[in-house]
Amino acid sequence: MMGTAEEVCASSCTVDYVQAGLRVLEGRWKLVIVSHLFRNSLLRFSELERLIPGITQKMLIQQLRALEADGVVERIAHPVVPPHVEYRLTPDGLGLEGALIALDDWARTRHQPA
Amino acid sequence: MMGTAEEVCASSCTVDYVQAGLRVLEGRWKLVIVSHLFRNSLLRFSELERLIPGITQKMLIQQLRALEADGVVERIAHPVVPPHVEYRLTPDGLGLEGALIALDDWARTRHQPA
DNA sequence: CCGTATCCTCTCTGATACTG
DNA sequence: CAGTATCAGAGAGGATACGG
Repeated sequence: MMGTAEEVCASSCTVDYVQAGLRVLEGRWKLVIVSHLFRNSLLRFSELERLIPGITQKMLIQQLRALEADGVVERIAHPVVPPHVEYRLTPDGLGLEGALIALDDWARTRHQPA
Repeated sequence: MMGTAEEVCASSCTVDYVQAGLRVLEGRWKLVIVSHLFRNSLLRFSELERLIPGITQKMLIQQLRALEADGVVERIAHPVVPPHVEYRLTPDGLGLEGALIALDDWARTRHQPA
């Protein structure tokens, strides 16, 4: 009933799920976006744009939409003129912290074997 | 213009490091390869090829080389004819397990909110 | 057995211009 | 302000054939 692969890592960790997790954060910008939302909890489109030098509007909206579709980010549009839209992490998105810390630890320790 | 990023997630987790960690496992095959090496600890090229349906020799060697360059897997070539080459996780590669489990937990719980 | 070498396609990324 | 539309380049991924 589960996915296609019964691939398993050491203990009981399914490749399909890990791959899904990785996919959510894949690419050049998603992690940067998410990290800003971790720190600020509520950001407007233009604020994200300013906080992330080098990103284009196209890439920003594209990645935000992907994160939204994955249930990581929530889009809050206020019906005013001019438009006012805010983004924040969903509860589910906040749950990513453990995985991010684990990856951080791993990548960090290999450069500081001490 | 990828800054040296002092981007930080909730507590003290650096974007650069997390991104490095993600990059190591990125793509369609690396995770599958690593998971097989987690379970079998020592596999020949041809064994991996057989264990991973659909992968081409090019992709297999390409991903193995990338993982090797990242210090995650080790290539052991026995100087015999015909060639005999084995792959296994490095101690560093084994350290990925925590991150994989964290990602797995996250991806798994969002599909089973119960 | 363990790879290389080509060639081709498709996705990702980005620059630029425009709009409700 | 918060997006869309278009076009183009680079690279990841893959099919197939060949080589030590």
